[in-house]
Amino acid sequence: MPAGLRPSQALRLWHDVIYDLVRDGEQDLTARQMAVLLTVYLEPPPHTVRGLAGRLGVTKPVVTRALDTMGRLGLVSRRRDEADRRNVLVQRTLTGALAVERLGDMILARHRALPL
Amino acid sequence: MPAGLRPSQALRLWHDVIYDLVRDGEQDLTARQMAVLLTVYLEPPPHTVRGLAGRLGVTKPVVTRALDTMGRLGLVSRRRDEADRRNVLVQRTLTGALAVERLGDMILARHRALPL
DNA sequence: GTTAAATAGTTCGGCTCCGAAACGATCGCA
DNA sequence: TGCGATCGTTTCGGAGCCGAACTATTTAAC
Repeated sequence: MPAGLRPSQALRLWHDVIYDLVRDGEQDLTARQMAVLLTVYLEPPPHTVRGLAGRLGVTKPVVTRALDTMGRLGLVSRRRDEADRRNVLVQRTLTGALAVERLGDMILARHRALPL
Repeated sequence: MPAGLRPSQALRLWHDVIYDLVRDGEQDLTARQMAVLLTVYLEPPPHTVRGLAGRLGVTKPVVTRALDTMGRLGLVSRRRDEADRRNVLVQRTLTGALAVERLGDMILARHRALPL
């Protein structure tokens, strides 16, 4: 477990990262879209539409549309599951991995810069 | 400065909190709206529309609409600046303070629960 | 082989958000 | 007093997201 973070520091960290995301302007992902993105990149595969929808407590169309949007942005891709062709497997991409890594760097930088 | 946070932990923390926000369902604030909200509650007053827009790098209508939405939710309120009646001062509310505090608790809980 | 269940995608009307531009109210200054 | 500048809001057309219901494809059960 990491060392303690005080309440004011937690909110400050959240504010600072959100601030960076808004100022950068590139990140116009919805909270739900970001939840899908991070789940795909942090949780072990395979990821299906239904699995993601159930895990996040949202409807299937939400996941489908999130994958559409993020697919257009190159952040994820889709592939038919050949073992069970009803399933669609969500796959990571190089662009997506870089975007997630950049987000991680942003969080770390803001965390390091937190005031005492 | 807080003790080190490793990259995987930073992303895991972000994912977990976003996950909570999505699952709770109550928090349908845009990134921009949340940026406005946290700025109002973490930065010292006074806060004007123009000031918030400039600070966050967004247009004025974005701030006006964010204040409309969050005002409807009771998270902030507006008051005319009597010293310069062109200005609108954004004010904190009890509901908003509680919502921000709840977000802070959420972040802290997820931070404490981070794996080594 | 036929039928029921499961999966992802699509359609529908409705709502919110977007940026640019225009607007009304207010102030500062000559 | 007038007039340009400043501030917040509103309007406009366009775009994206929403949930509910429906469709198409594939699998499993019998």
